[in-house]
Amino acid sequence: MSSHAALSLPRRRLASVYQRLLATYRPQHWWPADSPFEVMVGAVLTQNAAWANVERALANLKRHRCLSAPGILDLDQEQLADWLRPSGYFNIKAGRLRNFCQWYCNAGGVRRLRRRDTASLRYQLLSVNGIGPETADDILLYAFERPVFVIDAYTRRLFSRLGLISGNEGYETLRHAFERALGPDTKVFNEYHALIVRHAKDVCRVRPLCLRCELRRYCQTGKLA
DNA sequence: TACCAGGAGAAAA
DNA sequence: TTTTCTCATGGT
Repeated sequence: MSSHAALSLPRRRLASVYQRLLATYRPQHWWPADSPFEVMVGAVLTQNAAWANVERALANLKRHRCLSAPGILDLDQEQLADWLRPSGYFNIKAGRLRNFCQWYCNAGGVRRLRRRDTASLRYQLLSVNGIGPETADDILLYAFERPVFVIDAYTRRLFSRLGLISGNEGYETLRHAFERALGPDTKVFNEYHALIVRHAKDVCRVRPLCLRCELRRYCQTGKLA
């Protein structure tokens, strides 16, 4: 029995927002990576960091042919941190990435991990120091293609401004609410989260107030763009 | 100069 | 149990 508070979200409204985002931005083809393992590394590095800076850190690992769990574990912490520097919090992230790679190797790699059910995989990911709910769900959705809805700051902001949530709900409360409302659809979860991020970047990076204006327009006219 | 970006964990209250 | 603090670079 889960302990999260129940929250009901309007299925049709969520579907409508999704369709409007999709019509505006087209499919995003997430996650931008060449392999499931690169997705996982990117998920750790993108914690509180701009993706462009994460790409630089990933490029450093690729350039030195170290974008693999054994490759990362073979590096000393100082070298790894130096290559992760562009993504910020490099000392913290070097430790987190090593923790994750240790777990990944112990678990037998992606093929063995794929055999596990989603709940146990999520539980194990969360047991790794440095993997929190959002990072775990990024990995489950984009690396393992499991129907898990990722809740991030953009999701909270968008749906609180649309008046569907307060924005202060717990992570699990929101995740379960979105999953119940949308149904267990990996493809939709993948695209929905990517579109939310795309929308937030598109509007907020240019001018923060635009998002509010646009959502007000959405509430009045039903049109996002 | 100040703020933000695809958070998480430890410490303090 | 909840809130606050810390980690840090790079772009706007």
